[in-house]
Amino acid sequence: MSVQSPVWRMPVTASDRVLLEIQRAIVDGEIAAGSKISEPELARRFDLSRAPLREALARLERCHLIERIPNAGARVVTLSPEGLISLYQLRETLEGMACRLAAEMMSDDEISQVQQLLDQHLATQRVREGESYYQEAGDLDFHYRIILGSKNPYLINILCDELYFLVRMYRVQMGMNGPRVSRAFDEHKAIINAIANRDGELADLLMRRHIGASRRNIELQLQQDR
Amino acid sequence: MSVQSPVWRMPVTASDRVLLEIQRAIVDGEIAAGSKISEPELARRFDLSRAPLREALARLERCHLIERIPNAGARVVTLSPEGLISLYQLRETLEGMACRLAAEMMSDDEISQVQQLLDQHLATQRVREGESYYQEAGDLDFHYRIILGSKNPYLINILCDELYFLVRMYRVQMGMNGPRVSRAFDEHKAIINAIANRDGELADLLMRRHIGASRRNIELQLQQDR
DNA sequence: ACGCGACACATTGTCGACAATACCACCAAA
DNA sequence: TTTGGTGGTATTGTCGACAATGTGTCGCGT
Repeated sequence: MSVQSPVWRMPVTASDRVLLEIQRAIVDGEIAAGSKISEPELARRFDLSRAPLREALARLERCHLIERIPNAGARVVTLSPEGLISLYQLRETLEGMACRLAAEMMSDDEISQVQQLLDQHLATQRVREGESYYQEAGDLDFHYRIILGSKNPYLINILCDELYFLVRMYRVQMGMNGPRVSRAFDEHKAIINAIANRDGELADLLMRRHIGASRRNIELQLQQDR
Repeated sequence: MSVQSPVWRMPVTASDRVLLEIQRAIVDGEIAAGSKISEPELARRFDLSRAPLREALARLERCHLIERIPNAGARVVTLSPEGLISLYQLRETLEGMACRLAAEMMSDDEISQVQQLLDQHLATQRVREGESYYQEAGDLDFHYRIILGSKNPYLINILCDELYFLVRMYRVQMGMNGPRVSRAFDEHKAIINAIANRDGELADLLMRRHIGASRRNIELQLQQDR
């Protein structure tokens, strides 16, 4: 059995390529949240016909970046505090589950690779203090490894394909460069340690706390903004 | 915010209608698991062009009923013990989460409606002893109510749109008419009671056990078959 | 006999045009 | 003024044909 990722794959077809471009544009806010999507306009902009474009739109809907209504068109999703809470609630549960599974499924080798990764991040973090891009990339990388470590294809699909871009969109458009950078590294370290000790229950708990803290951090920032 | 269901909606477009037909055909095994999907053939069979058919295929991929490889075509998924375990692992976690949320989100009215529903099922169950169709429909209905009760749109989307048909496919094609019928009703009752008592933690636990028992039941049946 | 490459076929991806539907502005009547 | 209907316009859904890609077969060389 293999539930491989149709959202992230080597872009071989025209629809693959345009999908990546539109995804980036939406995540970065270049195509505004809540704005209407015009198929003819996008087709002109990316210089292809509507057929592959619609294929791409179908996959954008799959990762919750747009919403379509039959015969009426598509809109970019609108970000909202409730949406963010729902999303992070789900992440807490799912990534917690991933930790529990990873603790029994990851090989010793895979685990030590993640540990190496963290040390590496810690080093570069000291150098590039406060630079949020690397933090985000590093953070996502860490979470990715754990998720893949669960070896559950459906879980992987949901987290890496369907929710990933939406999470990024919230982060980017709400300017997630918060002061949680250093604390997050410690939490990551604790999580991978629990996994190394094959303590799935603890890893689950720590991950849920980790994401919960991240959520509260964002909510705080959200309150400040208004 | 509204993450509404693009998989289950009033069939307004041709692609909607053919989607429902193919879904049913796959779930019922009429289109064999693992078999290749030929776009021209299906287009002839359902008497429409490939454009709406491909739209339907995209959504079938979304609910994990088919797998597509670029430039090479689509196949119906193959059922496997590992796949089933992964699927039920996920259900345990997700429906457990749904219970936890439902315990704090469902209105008293909604809860008592589910309780009524169960009493109703119990009555019809006594009459139609062992008839599996009603059991399945009733079981799904119960789970649905709980999931919707969570009020988390992403969670609802995953369970009701993306995993629902696959679960049904496993059930149908493995002939799930097991002797768990009566026990399941008791477990349902206990779950809704916990929710009525606003004890999310307990409801979570009970649901995970409920699904875990169901999974073990299926695994048993799977072993017997070979 | 076996492996490898070229060819032909079938299938998927893409295109442009047409049909069906929804949106919007305008007008008429209450 | 507001409400309801009506027409024009733009957008989406669908179609058939063509291009690009993969698959299987046949023949050739070793």
